[in-house]
Amino acid sequence: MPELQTLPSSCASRRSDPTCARCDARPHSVCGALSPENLLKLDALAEGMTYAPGQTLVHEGDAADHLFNVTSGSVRVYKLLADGRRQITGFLFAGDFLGLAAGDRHAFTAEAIEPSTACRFRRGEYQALVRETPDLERALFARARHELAAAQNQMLLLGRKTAQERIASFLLDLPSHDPLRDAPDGHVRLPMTRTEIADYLGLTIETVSRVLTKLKTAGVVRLLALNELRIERPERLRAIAEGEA
Amino acid sequence: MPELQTLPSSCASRRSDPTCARCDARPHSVCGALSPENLLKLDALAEGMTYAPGQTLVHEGDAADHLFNVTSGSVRVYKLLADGRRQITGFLFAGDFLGLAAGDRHAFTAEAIEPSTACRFRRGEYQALVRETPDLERALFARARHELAAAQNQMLLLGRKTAQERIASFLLDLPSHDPLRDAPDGHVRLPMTRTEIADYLGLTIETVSRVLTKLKTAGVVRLLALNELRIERPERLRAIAEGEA
DNA sequence: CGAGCAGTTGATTTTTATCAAGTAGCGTGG
DNA sequence: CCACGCTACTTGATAAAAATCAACTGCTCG
Repeated sequence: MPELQTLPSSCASRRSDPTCARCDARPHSVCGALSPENLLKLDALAEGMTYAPGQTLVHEGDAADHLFNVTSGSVRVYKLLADGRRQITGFLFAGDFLGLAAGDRHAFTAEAIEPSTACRFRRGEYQALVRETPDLERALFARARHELAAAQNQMLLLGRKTAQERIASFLLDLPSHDPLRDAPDGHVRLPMTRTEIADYLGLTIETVSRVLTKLKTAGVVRLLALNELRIERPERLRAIAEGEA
Repeated sequence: MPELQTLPSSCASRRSDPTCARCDARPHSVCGALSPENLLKLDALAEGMTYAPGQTLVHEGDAADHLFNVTSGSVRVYKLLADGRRQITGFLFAGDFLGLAAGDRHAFTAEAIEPSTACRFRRGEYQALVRETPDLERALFARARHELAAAQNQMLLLGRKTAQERIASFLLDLPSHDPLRDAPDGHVRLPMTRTEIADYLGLTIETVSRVLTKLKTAGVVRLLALNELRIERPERLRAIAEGEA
């Protein structure tokens, strides 16, 4: 599709470039479900955005003027309590959609963890396109249902799992979300800090550190670097995650 | 609409009876968004079901052959760990839809708490109707987005709130879901047991009991009966729920 | 090279869970 | 109609898990 390459560097047009090839290959990518024709329409609405680490995509309480499709990097989505306690409700990677839960205002803050890119859409325009593109609406709905199921799993984790079980579940889940998982073996990239892992799992940074050390000592995982580890005994980790240990 | 009354006693046809008037009046009811014509189509697919307390609507792991619309009573939705630990992910009341998160198999169990009724739909038939009824699809999507936002709030609660804050949040949220809230003042009906509240909030039954006693002693709530209380100082309860105390 | 930040490790405290012993309300059957 | 027994709930004592407080390590980047 040579004509696509002349389009602005937005989401749909990147189908042929390596970064978005990954994105489109992911089962939950919204773009993946669209016909070339509808991709072009989507593309016409997209505005390519670049975010430095720590930069804000949306802020809790802001009017939900825009929706996003993350195309590279990683994003943290969180909610705060008045005194600063933070709950990270999810991490977004290439292909993930931001704004499914949105009403008139965003109920969460989203910030880039790494240098990241996203396609930004004006909400009104996007919704108009969605209305006349059943494929797109269906893809978004499917995505929402998937996220709902994931949210229920996270409730089980936060409400009933021990620290060890939470970490184990997290390490097993993460690769399935992060598209930068080229190595099909047990390699897990951790683009987020220990603090972010803690705020995602409802723990403190010290507990996360201690549990990782324990898993390392037990030979279940190997820490290759601060932000990269290898799962040495996946079956063991799976047993821990499900509370069978 | 006299002709509606001759239809089988399913969801849509109950629009004119008192129970479903309540259901339809609720902002999140799926039926509420439909035209009379589409309501009739929905009605044709619905099978009226009655459930005794403890009876199962769907079981975790079962093929998701059916979807449900609760029309009266209350339902608990939960997930289990291997050793029996339970996380209730939500309570359903009249008007609530069951099965939004469903893939091919249900990822949760749903059981009636009180005597309850629901409209049951065959999944395939329902999906076919959804596909040709954009209004219905949109209503379901809106419902899914709403549930997603609620799930994120619950993650904040489970991951970062204290026992007191969880109970306070729960007491404030509950009336907005339960349609049997005729009294507009601070009356809250608790159709679920303490154990179920505990399993919803990630606590134990003892902690739930202690916190309720403490709130009672502090004059924030008054226990009218085991399953009914009145919020005496809503502003205080709101402050506790948000961690400002 | 050194300052600063992220992470680790250790000691102690706190919160909530667990274990244990009542109490109250409710339905059943005498 | 009342007594019994069940279940749900409450309350108290103790234990455990994780949080907090504190010190230290090591890496990264000016």
